[in-house]
Amino acid sequence: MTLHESHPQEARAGAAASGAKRCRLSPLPEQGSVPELLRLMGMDVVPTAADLDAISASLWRVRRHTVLFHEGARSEFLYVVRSGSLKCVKTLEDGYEQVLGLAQVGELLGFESLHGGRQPSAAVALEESTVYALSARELRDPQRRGALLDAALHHALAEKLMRAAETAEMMSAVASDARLARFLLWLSGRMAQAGQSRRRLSLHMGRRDIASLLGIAHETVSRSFTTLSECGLIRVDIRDVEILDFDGLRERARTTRGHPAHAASAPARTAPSRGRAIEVVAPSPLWRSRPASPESGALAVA
Amino acid sequence: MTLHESHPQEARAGAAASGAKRCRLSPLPEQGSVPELLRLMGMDVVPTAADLDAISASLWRVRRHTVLFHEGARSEFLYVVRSGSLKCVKTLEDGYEQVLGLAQVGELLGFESLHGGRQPSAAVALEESTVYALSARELRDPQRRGALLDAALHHALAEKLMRAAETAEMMSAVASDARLARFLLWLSGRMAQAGQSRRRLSLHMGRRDIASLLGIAHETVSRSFTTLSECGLIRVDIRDVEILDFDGLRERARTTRGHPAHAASAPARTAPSRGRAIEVVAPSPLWRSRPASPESGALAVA
DNA sequence: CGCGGAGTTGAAGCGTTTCAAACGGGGTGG
DNA sequence: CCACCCCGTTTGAAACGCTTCAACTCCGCG
Repeated sequence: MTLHESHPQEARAGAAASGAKRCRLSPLPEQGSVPELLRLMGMDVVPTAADLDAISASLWRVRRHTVLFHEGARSEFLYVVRSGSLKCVKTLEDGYEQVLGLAQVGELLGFESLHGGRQPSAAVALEESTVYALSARELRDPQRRGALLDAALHHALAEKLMRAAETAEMMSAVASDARLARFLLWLSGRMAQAGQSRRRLSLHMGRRDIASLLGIAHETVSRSFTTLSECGLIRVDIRDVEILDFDGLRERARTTRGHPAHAASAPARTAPSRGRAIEVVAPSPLWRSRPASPESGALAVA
Repeated sequence: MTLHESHPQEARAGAAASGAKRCRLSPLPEQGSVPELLRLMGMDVVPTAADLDAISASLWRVRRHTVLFHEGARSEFLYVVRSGSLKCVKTLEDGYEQVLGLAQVGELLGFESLHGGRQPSAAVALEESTVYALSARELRDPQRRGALLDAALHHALAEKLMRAAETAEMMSAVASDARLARFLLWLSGRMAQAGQSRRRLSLHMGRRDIASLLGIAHETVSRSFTTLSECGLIRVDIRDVEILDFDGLRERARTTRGHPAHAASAPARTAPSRGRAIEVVAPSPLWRSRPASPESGALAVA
């Protein structure tokens, strides 16, 4: 408990897990399983019996609008979203809630606190969700987590880092219309990746949260919604959006803070900076820990 | 060059490394070493002989304005910044260069491509830098990387994820002055963490890059610099900045997109959303992979 | 039934963007 | 060695777009 900002009740969340009221409701359509967990994390292979034995996970249920962990907390778990979606929010000193990103099916949550650090943001469920919880203690030990879970963890971490780049790209647009368009297209892509419809989106979040995520005022979000709607690009019903014209929406999303007008006009010169061209590094090892390293040819393997 | 989707010559960067012109210049003040690598990654412990033997790394030199890897590339290396600093840039379709973040001493670079994916952004050196390069092939194998490197990797990854949250926080300010102030304070903190002066900063990047990182026009960056300078908060000499008044700068950085005026006026109510209060999850395991899991009391260990 | 929150829309103010121009430095080439 | 040019930086001025404040509707909930 305690801690910096103090969220006493949450610090005990791990211990509370022992309370274990089983299957509080909703008899799950499919029971949780380690193979499913691994598939969520991006591993296509079927685990061996040894893998199954090595990995221990529990399935938690996170109700709408409840927090999985608080900002500043030290959770003893790493979470993998199994269903639903969560938002990562950081509460700034003046009480403003900055939404840093969304965690959808298959995404990692809470890794930051595993090495002894604290959660940089809280995780709040946007809808009824379920997550797998992996014990940090076991995860920290390379022995206990098998090679398969290890690979899955790396895969999921790499994906998480890519997400950060994607959200940053959303903010690089100037116009608010473009930001919203990018957000919708991004969400659409994520839905498609999860095997759901890429046309019909359920936002599961209010205008305020979208505004925070996109870095604009919530009134502006509302206006941008109607603008895109009036252009016939989307159909909006509060928190349900249908994309009518993908190409048109992509067109709207194109605007950046670069050369304002002529978007695709000057593809001639490869790099914006021309004179002192950026060159690829010719890696020249100044030092190497092992005198004779494996043959370089092997490195070309994909 | 070319490509959007493929970077043929860069894909061979690993092979080029075998060219190995040793110590092209600058006899390094201190030779590279595995202990140093581990320290950079946040491990304080002294490695055992076994650890030293298990880990293989090479030290590369990255010249100013040269790229370590391209966007979309599949590097076979994971990099750890040893000295200097790099920027991560994503080139959008219209040629606009979006700066996603900075990688300073001790930070990880290129992890995204390890699991078989592609780099979401390119890495370009802002100054003369050196990086440790770890072979992805060896890194992927939990056996070959020892427990120590494993822990170091996790630690560094967790830090990297925290950085993403920090940069997002920089963008949450409305006013451009506030964004620049946050950027400078953030940079100052990073410098202090690296053991350097937190007062005197070398930006090593042009206004254009700063503007891209902060999401504003580069002219506005220039104006904000002079504004902060005229207020006596900083002293600016193109790319060298001296912070004169930390508290004043922090004051300037406080402005957010929240309740505009009364920043610290209403600390009464804990959470902004009140009515249907956000509650902590009472984790109720719906399923658990191992029938009888270790006692919950053990989970309380820190 | 009334309250409060969420969403929408309007109007005004202002900050940022954008277009321009000028300055200065650093590099290249004559 | 000097001139020139290119580029980064700074500053100005105008226009646009967003933020902000405000009013209003709709809806769920006590």
